[in-house]
Amino acid sequence: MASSIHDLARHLNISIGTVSRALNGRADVNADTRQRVLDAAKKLNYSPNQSGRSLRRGATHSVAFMLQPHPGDQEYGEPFFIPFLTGLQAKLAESGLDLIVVMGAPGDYQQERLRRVVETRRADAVVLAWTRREDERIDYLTQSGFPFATLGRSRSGGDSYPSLDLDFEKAGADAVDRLVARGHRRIAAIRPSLDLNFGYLFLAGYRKALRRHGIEFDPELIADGFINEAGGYAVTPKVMRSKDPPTAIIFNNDAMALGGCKALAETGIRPGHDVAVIVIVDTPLCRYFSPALTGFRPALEPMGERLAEMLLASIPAYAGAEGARITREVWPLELIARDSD
Amino acid sequence: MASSIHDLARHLNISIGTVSRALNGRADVNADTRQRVLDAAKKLNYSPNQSGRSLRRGATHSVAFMLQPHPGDQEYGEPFFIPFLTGLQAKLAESGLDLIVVMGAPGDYQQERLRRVVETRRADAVVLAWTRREDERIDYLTQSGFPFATLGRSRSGGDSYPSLDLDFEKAGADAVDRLVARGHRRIAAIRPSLDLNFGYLFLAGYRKALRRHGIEFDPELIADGFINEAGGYAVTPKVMRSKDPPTAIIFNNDAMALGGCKALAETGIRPGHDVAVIVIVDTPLCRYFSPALTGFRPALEPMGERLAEMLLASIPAYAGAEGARITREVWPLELIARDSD
DNA sequence: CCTTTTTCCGTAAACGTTTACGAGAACACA
DNA sequence: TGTGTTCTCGTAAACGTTTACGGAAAAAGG
Repeated sequence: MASSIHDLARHLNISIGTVSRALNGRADVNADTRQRVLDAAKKLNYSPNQSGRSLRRGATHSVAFMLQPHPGDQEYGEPFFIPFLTGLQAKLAESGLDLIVVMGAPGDYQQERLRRVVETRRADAVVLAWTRREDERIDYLTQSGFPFATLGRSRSGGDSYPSLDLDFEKAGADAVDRLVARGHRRIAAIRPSLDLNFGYLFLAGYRKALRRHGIEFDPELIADGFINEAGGYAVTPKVMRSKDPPTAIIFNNDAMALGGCKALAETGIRPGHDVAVIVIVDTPLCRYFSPALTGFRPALEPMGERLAEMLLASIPAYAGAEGARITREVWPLELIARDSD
Repeated sequence: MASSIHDLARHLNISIGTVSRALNGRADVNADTRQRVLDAAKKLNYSPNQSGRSLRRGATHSVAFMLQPHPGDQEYGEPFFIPFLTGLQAKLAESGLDLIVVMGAPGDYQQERLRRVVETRRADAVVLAWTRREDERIDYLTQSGFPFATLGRSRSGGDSYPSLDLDFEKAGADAVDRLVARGHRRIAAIRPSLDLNFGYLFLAGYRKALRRHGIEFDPELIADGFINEAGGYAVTPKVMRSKDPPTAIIFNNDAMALGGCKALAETGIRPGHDVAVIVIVDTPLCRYFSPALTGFRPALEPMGERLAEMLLASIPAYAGAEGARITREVWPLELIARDSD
């Protein structure tokens, strides 16, 4: 079915070596024969067998992104990553690299699957997301010397890998600042229940800002839940049951906010009127919700592009003349004021 | 770095052939040596090189899912697929197959990328989604004899491939029936602007039901937009500007409905009160929106599992004793009544 | 016309597997 | 002892590439 380099060679009556050189744009092949090879390749619909090429070159020319749904996320997944992946793939494609997304089962953090990708050399590098504060995946990768980059920070692995993150700490603080400026002093925070680093950073910023404003931290105003509508719905009533209920709530993401607002509405509390609402990771959903939710919007596609650049720059084989360099960036999160606070 | 089968052989002082046979569970190897090989493999942390294995076996043991954002979908993507992919990957894993997701740029329907996957033998089969009524990807695949299955139907390719789809036609009709029973006669329909087959099927059911109820079809009540919040927001005012405005709107999916409701609210029309709203493809978002949206909920994860089964059953190498069979299924879409109609 | 350089191409090895084939050893059976 | 069978294993080819090496032919230089 698929034509090989041998077919081409036979068809043109030249050796496979020459065909390969012509195809790969090497200098030591006559301009005329090169053209004939190229024509024949098009005519016979030839494209190189990926396995053969990878085997010989010792590289797969692809990058793997490890994707897994969260626990508690049986129904619908996280749309967050699609634009990120779009940017990532676009930039990788410029260097001739393919992006493959490796799926896992919900909730498993893919240590096993990651091993398989690395050990069977399915990809030349991997990109990790949902970084945890201490992340065994990162430990494994640094220790095995496999190239990788992360969307999100972690304390694991030191400075040995490129990472790109959003400034959740500042966003948490900014949200508090804004709410305090509008007269709130009882401010709740709803976080993901997992040990995800951005949940930690967000809370750190939140606490720091509270302290700055001389407001005492109240554990009753903090709640953790699944990162989806159901999580927000389940957990929001908890903070409202405080002896001194909050007048404002900061949600870690849009889906949790949606569920939380539903829970509020069901007890007759109007989000945006009776209780102010701010969302840390904003999506179009926030914009079209009623009331439109104030939030911090990340530039996901540019982030994908940038992380691709950073990853490539960290790999000697792809880094340019100035050699491999590891960079870590934290991007600002800009507040977009709407109607909910 | 990575140990090869040669390392194992050298370490054990036996031939690579024996090592391979031991690892692959062939009969003609002494139980004792097999155990020694297995132990050594674990100790040296051996796992077979994927490229070498694929090259020799002529199979990659992986299935590719082609994913691309829609045009107009710059910001956030379609969460629809995550649970589907979860089911797909789980079932494939049972047969030792990996699922890889191949990303494309927004809007391109991946004809080129699909070619690459097929021609470079990156996967043994592919799964397509967002099938169009006439789909050149399907033409290409059937013609090239490459194994594939589709989520969604198409008129292309005949009965040569397994497909799994939802009964959008019935859902469209059911939605109309329900609205007519509640006294509506001016019913609008908002569809995706692309030539996606489910948009067509939905409208076919809609028109059939209208006819059954003796209601004349009015093109002014039909509008097409991007499959996201912005699309619904942009396009809903159009149908409302009809001389005889609709008293009910059927949206093709949740994101469009969200945008549409926003547009309604901005002109003082309360969705669920002044205008009834039904969503064809329901998500948790519908459940947590206010008002909670009536809609039809698909069982995405089971669909993923089932399509994996169907795909494998259609490939001789994976089909069981009874041989390869091609099946096509259309699953019912069950209406879940909530507060919006 | 001879030497040197350049241009172009063929040969063959290598990447890491799997597997068809055959052969030696052990064993059974007569 | 001779023959056949069964276990086990080594040998080597093959999958489709890329590339180091060398050599023939052509061109350049004298």
